[in-house]
Amino acid sequence: MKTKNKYQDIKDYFKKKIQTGVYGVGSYLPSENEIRAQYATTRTTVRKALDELLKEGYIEKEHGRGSRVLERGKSLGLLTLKGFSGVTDYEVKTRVTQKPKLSDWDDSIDFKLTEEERRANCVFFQRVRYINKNPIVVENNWYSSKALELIPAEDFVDGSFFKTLMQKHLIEITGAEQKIRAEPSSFEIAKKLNITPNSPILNISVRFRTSRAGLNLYGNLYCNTAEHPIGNSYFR
Amino acid sequence: MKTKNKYQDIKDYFKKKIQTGVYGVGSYLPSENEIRAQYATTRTTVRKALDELLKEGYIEKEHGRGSRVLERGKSLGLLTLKGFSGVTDYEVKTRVTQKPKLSDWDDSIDFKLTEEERRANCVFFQRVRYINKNPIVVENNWYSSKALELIPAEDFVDGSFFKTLMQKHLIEITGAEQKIRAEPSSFEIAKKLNITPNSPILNISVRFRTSRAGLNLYGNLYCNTAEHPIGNSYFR
DNA sequence: AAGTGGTCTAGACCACGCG
DNA sequence: GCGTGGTCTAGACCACTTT
Repeated sequence: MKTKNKYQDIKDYFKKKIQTGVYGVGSYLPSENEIRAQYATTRTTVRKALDELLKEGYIEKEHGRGSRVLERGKSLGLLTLKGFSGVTDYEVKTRVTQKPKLSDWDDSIDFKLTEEERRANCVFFQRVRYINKNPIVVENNWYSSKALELIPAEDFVDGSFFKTLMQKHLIEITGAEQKIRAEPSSFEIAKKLNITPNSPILNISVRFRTSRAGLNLYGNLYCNTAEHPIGNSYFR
Repeated sequence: MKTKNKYQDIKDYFKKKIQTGVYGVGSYLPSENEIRAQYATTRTTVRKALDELLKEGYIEKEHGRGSRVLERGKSLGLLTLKGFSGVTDYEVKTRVTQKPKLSDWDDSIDFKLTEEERRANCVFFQRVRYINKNPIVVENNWYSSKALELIPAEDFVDGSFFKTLMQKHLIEITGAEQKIRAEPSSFEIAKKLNITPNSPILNISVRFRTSRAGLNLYGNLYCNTAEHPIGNSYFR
C-alpha cells in the first residue's frame, strides 16, 4: 500500500478498526509492546501513531492500563455535533419527519454550492429532536446525490446519520463551517416546534466537509432555545 | 523550579517567552539542535516540548526552516474569541461604554458563581463592537475583584482585555463554557444596538476559566445577527 | 553544502494499576 | 511482581529550504 511512514500505517490501521467497530467503544487496543512486535518497530514509532489517535479523539490513554477506545471518533467543537448528546439529564428523542428523498437544492442553504453540486440533484431529509417530548429542534439536511447514494432512514446506525457515514461508509468529517443567527420563526417552523410564529429562534447553518471527494453535508437547524439554551464547552 | 519533566520545562520556558513577546509573532524559535544543546538533552525531548506548543497553537513548523511563532497563542473554537476578529472585510471597532468599575454581581450571569466569588465584589465593564460604524454587539464582562485587580481601560493592550491578561499578567484561558440562545431584545440593549425592542437577538453567555486560581471571567454578549451572522469554522 | 525539521532505531528507567 | 504507559538517551538517515 502506501507504507510511506510506518507510524501512518499503524495509525491508519487502528483508526479503521475503530471506525468499523472491530475495536468497540470502551475496549482496549493491544499494548504498545504488542503493537511494536507486530510491526517490527520501536515503541517510539508506535507511540507516535497512538499520540495522533489520542489527539484526534479516538482513544484515551490510561497509565498502567492501556489505550481505550472513546465514544465518537471525533470531537469537533461544534454545536451541531455535540449539542444535544450532552444533555443527559433529559430524555432526548429524534424523529425522522422526512425520510431521505431525491430533491432540488433549497434556497435556505446559505453556503455557496460547488459546480458539481449545483449540476446534481440532492438528497434531503428532515429530523425533529425532542426533549422531554417537546419538539426543540428542526434539522434539515442535504447532500449531493452524485457524491453519495441515498441512505434509507432504516439504515441509520442508532438513528444517527453521522455514525452511519463513519461506520458503514468509512467517511470522516474533516471540517465544518457554521453561521449562527437569531431570527423570527417562520410559520412552518413555529408549527413544528409548537411556538408562536415570529418568536425568536436560533438558526444554525452548517456545512460539513468530508473525507470523500465532492461530498459536503449541509444542515439547517432551527432551535427553540427558550427552555434549553445550546451549551458547549472547550478545554485543553 | 519544578523541573519534574524536562520537556515540560522546555515547553513552559518557550511558552512564557512567546506570551511575553520575547519571541514575537512571525519570529523563529532556536533550532531543535540549539535547544537540545542548551538543555543538555536529546532532540526527542525537545521535539516533545515543541509538539505540545504546536498542538496548542503557539507555533507552526516549517520543514527545512524552523519553528515560527503564530498569531494568538490560543485557538479555542469559541465564538466569543474568534467571532469578530475573523471578519476582516469590514471595519471593526470597539468602544468601551463602561470603564472597569467595582460593582455587584449581575443576575444576567447565568452560571453559578463560586463561594469565593459570591463573597467578593466584582469588576464590571461593558464594550460595544461596531461593524462599518453600526453597533452590532454589546458585551458585558465581570470578574471577581478578589482574584484580579481592577485593570483600567487605558491599560488594555490594543484595546483587548484578553491580550492584556496574557501579556501583562501571564494569565491564560484554560477553558470555557458557553450557552447560546435567541431571545427578544430588551429595551436597553435595543437602544444600544439601534434596533426595535423585542426583535430577535442572539445572546451568548460565557464563562472563561483561567490559569489563575479563583479567577473566572464571565461574559454576556448580545448580538444583532440580522446583517452579520456569527460564523466560525473548525478543521483538523 | 549546510542547516533545519521528519522519521526511526534500540535500548533504559520510572510511575501507575492490578492481582 | 508484572504489565502497562510516560519519559529519556544517543545516536542514524532522510526530506526540505536556503545560501
